[in-house]
Amino acid sequence: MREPALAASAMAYHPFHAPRPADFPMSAFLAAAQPSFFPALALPPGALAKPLPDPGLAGAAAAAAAAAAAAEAGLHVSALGPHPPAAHLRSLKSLEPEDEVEDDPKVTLEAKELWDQFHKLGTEMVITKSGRRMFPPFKVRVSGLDKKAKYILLMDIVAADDCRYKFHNSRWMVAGKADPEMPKRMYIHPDSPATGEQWMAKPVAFHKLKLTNNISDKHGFADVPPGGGSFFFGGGSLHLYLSQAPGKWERGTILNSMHKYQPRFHIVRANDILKLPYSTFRTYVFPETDFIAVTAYQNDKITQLKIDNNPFAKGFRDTGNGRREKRKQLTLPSLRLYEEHCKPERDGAESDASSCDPAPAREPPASPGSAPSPLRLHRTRAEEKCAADSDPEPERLSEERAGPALGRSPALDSGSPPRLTEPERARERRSPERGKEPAESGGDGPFGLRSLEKERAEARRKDDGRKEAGEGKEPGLAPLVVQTDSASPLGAGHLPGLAFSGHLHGQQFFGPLGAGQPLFLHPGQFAMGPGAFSAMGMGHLLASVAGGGGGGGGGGPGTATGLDAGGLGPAASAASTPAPFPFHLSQHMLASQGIPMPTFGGLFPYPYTYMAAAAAAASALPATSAAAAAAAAAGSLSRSHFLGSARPRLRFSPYQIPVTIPPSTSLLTTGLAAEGSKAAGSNSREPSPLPELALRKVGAPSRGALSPSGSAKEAASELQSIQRLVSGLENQRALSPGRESPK
DNA sequence: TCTCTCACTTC
DNA sequence: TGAAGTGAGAG
Repeated sequence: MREPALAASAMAYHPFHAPRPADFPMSAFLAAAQPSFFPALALPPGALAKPLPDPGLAGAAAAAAAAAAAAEAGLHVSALGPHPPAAHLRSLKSLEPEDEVEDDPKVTLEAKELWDQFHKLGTEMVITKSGRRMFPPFKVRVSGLDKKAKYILLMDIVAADDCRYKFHNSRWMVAGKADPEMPKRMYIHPDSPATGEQWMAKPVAFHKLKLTNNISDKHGFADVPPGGGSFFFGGGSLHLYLSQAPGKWERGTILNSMHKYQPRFHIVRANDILKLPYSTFRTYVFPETDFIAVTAYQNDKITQLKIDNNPFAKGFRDTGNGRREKRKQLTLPSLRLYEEHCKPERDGAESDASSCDPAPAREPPASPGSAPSPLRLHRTRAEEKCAADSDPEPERLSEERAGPALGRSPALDSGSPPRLTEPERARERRSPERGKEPAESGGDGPFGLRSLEKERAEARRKDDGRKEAGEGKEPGLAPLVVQTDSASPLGAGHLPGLAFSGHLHGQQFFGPLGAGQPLFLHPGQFAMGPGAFSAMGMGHLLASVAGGGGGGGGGGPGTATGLDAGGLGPAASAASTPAPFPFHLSQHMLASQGIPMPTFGGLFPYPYTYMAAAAAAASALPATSAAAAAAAAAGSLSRSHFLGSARPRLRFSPYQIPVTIPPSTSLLTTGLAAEGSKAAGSNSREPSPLPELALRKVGAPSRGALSPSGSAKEAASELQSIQRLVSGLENQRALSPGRESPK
């Protein structure tokens, strides 16, 4: 092994792993933690967020060019490739995941009825600079885990399609192509890792996860409030950010306003986060949890639903004495009269209702049981629209999305929780345009009627709720439908990490190294809760880094508190630099994990930035690069592989590198083809040629896309950057006394 | 569209 | 008691 490989091997060491390997000098570690380190490898996400020219020959050519450039430059970047060298693997032996998964996890979405209600209207989630929680909260119940085994539970939110939306005429409709994706993060449940028994004991809530649109830095570094920090982990990042409130660690996932997203839940059987990259991810998607991110609510019905169900919005309820009502009373005499008329009844009806309780199910006809999931259905079409033409097509999408609800009369009307005054309020506070919304004006009757209807609806919705729960919804289990048909939105290339099966309801998707079924669902970036740190014994490292001062800054006293649960020591608290402190971990991890976010038609999330670099590096590996190039030339290996698989389970290893395919490609067919083509698949523990291929396709080509005429040059330049970085690390390592290069 | 402040709520 | 989470509404 060449020296560089050793260096890279050291880099592969996870900064949060304790104890720090002898061959990984803290100086190098700190260097890696320097904010400047990461950017050096990064490309502007926007640049990468472009469709790949062609996953086939073009990719191969670009990869070849990169390889040539690398060779010419004499760069020692092989170790930065996607596959850890054998020695490296040996050194990480202890990090290998459990061998076979003997458990059979089942995941159920909590408050499904509530989600369903929102889903029918096209759920909106407010995103703010400081971050907003999801509502309804994403909460799942897990069963079937090995009680003794430890698991890491994660969640991420990925783009559901590559469209941008607008709310027009009370409907959500496609408004064009999606903006470049924001840096993606994976949120590791703060209790991770914990035993199966612990996870199964109670619902697993991800309510701490916050949604934000706050990225002040395109590289994803500054997207944290003052005092925040990011941990780059394996090419992605272990992203944490500190809220401005000392002592509070918060996690944020960056979303684009007016874009649709799909939360995903992952179960990883691993007792250490270090094993994450080598472990099998089982991913669960609940179609009813998709939503459109907004900075301000668009759909009054959603607003009202939230107000009615979110405890924190109680002040806005009709029954409350919140400002909203008070204001109204001051400004709207007619409403005041109306409310006086309704109040007693409303009070009676709601006084006891827990705001957290699932709201009544609504509009039976729109129930998922009777029709394809709106999400699935519409997404496919929307996708077509997006791909072909971003011209909005007013009716279709929203109809599909909202089902009968928006199509004819407001769902709220016939079904349920619409509050009596909602329409009036809407008119009052919304622009004239909104007031004209057909659905609203058509559906809302006179006060009296509304009132009566509401009563009926109240009664009805209970029934419906029961029915829904008991009938078409597979009560209790497997709420998610993932299907094999290409109509599946997730399968249509938008949520590449998923495998779809007609009978696989909301069940897991394994990404497969061995099976050769890459599950491209693993974001390379993670956000973690404090608990996770402690559990993983990373506290001391954080402290070290922070204390080391170098790149560190962890954020002040708050840091300590925040990580406190995480065992962050005094050292960390001592570091009060508010600057972000990215930790660069390992290129190969990056390669494997960094790609995974869904990339629509080549819209690469941040991690791809790394990939580009890694890809170039990978090309320096003669053996693998050749194979990769060949594979790339062969074409269509794509992230849709998983789709082609009818097998209910796909073993997924984050080391798999996804490849993008033209948006128009049929996932199903591509997947099938791909499956065949990669039949020679590798074992999940071994480096597979696929990653290389992926790297080329994802990395090199994208570079090519950036600068079609100078991809080789760029690659060379990129590689030189890498070389500088690597040599920098090497130097630091060399300077570090008492450190022997592992051989 | 987005950001900020506000009054209100929960915890 | 106060931090934090809400939507409204102004700008």
